[in-house]
Amino acid sequence: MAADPLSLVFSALSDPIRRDIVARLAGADATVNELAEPYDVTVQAVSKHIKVLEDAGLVSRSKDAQRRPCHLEAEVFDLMTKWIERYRREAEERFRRLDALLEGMDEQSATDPPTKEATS
Amino acid sequence: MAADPLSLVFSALSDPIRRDIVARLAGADATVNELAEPYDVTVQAVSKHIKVLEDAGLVSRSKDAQRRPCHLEAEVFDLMTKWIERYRREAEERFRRLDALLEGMDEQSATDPPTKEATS
DNA sequence: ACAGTATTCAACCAAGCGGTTGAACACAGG
DNA sequence: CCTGTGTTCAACCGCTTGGTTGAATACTGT
Repeated sequence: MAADPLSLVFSALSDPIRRDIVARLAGADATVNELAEPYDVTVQAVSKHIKVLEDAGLVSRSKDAQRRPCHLEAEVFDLMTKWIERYRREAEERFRRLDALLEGMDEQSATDPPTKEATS
Repeated sequence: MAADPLSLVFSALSDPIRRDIVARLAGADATVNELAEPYDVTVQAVSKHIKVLEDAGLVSRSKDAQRRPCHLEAEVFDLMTKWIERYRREAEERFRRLDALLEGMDEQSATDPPTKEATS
């Protein structure tokens, strides 16, 4: 239990119903019953889905009589985008260097001999 | 089977080991054995992890003798970032409008009456 | 041809997940 | 004080998942 936040968020968004719920909450807050209406699963199942989103920090809930309106917490998105962008950038830079290396290869082939780790 | 691409990618990245593999592949291509070395699970388990990443389109593999080097395919990241950014933006715009509404409330309160669905 | 190395396949297991039904809880309003 | 509404809890079910072990496959180099 108590997996790391990143795992929780990615896992929460790996389900189509949960992604759809997030999509709809981006437009407006909604109650469990409202959220459950479009899907042909029971309201209990949707309640569980919302709990998963809540545990991941993606939604928060307030109390309004017996209703428990859901509200999207978009800040957690940053967690993901930061992770993704970090490695995307890293990979892209590696491509860039690889391209540069390949480009230099037909101009000269002995000025920079392949002695790995020359400088101690 | 054959879940939608977005679910596959989010699901693939919901595991810490798989995220770590992606992180390392962002720096350099690597073989299954190299990738498996740091973790205290069997190489078969890592092989399965890589298969999940492959099915999600996150890694591709080439053949080099008996080795099957893994290469990160960073383009799929775009799928996620586009999805995330769409709803993040939507949510942020909603906040913006809400703020504007709240700000306007102490200036006037009847120029735009709340008659929902007036046009039939 | 053979021995070693890299990887995957197959069968299995425990735990988790998405779903169900049925009961319980919480609150509002006549 | 009930009845209805909204939501959750609890137990259960079938399937998937992450892990294991053991065997099979694929290729290399001597």
